[in-house]
Amino acid sequence: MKAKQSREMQTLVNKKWILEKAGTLFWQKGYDGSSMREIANACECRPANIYNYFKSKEEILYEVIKDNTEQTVSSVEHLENDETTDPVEQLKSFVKSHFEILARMKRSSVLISDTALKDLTDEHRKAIIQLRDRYDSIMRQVIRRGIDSGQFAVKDERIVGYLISSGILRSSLWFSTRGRLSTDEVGDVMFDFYFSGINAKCKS
Amino acid sequence: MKAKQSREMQTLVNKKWILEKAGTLFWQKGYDGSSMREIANACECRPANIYNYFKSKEEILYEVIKDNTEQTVSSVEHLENDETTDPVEQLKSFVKSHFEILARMKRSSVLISDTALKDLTDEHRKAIIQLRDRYDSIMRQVIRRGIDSGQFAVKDERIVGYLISSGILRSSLWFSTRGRLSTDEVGDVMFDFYFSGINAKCKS
DNA sequence: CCTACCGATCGGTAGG
DNA sequence: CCTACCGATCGGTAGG
Repeated sequence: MKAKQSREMQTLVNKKWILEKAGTLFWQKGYDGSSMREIANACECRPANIYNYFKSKEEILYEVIKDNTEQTVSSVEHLENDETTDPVEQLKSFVKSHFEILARMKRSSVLISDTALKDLTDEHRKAIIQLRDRYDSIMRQVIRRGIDSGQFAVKDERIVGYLISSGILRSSLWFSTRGRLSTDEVGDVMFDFYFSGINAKCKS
Repeated sequence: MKAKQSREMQTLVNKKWILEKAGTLFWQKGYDGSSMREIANACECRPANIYNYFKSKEEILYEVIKDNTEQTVSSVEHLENDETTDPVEQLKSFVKSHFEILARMKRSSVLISDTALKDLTDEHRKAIIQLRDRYDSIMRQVIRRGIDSGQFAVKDERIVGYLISSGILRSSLWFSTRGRLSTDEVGDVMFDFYFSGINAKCKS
């Protein structure tokens, strides 16, 4: 009984280990550019061993992207049905939460979630797109609440939503935790810029 | 004499043709995911023919990315040394010019310029990064002029520059010329949002 | 967790 | 001596 639990635990640990190493490799060399031999080397094992934990290379990619996207969604899902908090605070929370989780993931598998969607099976790709739709929906809910309260004014909610999430996401290309500004400071700059962009007081 | 000119002309036409087809393929399947056989198929020729125009697959990628980046830079370089035009108009011109050229390139080789930098030789990668630095520099000049004139107020020029260019660039993932809004209308929404974001009048 | 392989396909080049 | 292109194949490596 205990031995069985311990074995299952070890399996999970090994899976995590492989996903982390593979994610870094995918980020550095792309999905097609990373071979199972390279992943095995990074994991300090043989290629064949990987197949004890994953059915295919595609499944590893799926788990990497899914984990990544789920973390992103869960960083903002506390806003999903929040109809009481001030919409300005909600926007601040949204921007800073997503950016913070992104900064924590760092140097690994962030933009892979964009560019390697094409390498997923139809089923897996649909599952990821569903997660993203939920993220986009929460974003638009926050904007909608600010419009309803008269605090936000936008020409097009959908486009503004895309512009905000694009800026946050692509920060993984230029932001470093060892840079000039802290994660919190950069998050503040982002929020300030984006809030001004939709502040109803600026539109009259 | 005339025959030689015609031959050189044909070479240029064929190179353009290959670059266009390869660019589309790279966008759809990635660089590593596209084989020379597939590129040849798309070009309606044999793989070996491609080598009459390009030394290697990497050189094709380089030309695709270079062409793409050069188009982007030239869409905004009229602002490089413009110290007379109103900075607000300069921002509008920057945002709309870049977005328009992006919308015209469409469904081909736009985000490849990001993700396939790793597949270039060191020399080629440096050349592309130099072009990008020039784009970023022009962006910051425009912001700087607005700050000097008192029309813009930003917490951090560099970050705001990245946020703006990120939103424009990633539009290639969601914008379609056959969508709800025209290229010009979407460009206006973008400019309105970004100008409000840095409008000095909103910051007091 | 390993060695030993498979069918196929990779980027690139041979002679004619 | 050039180009554009053929069928076949080079040395290596892919996922499994």
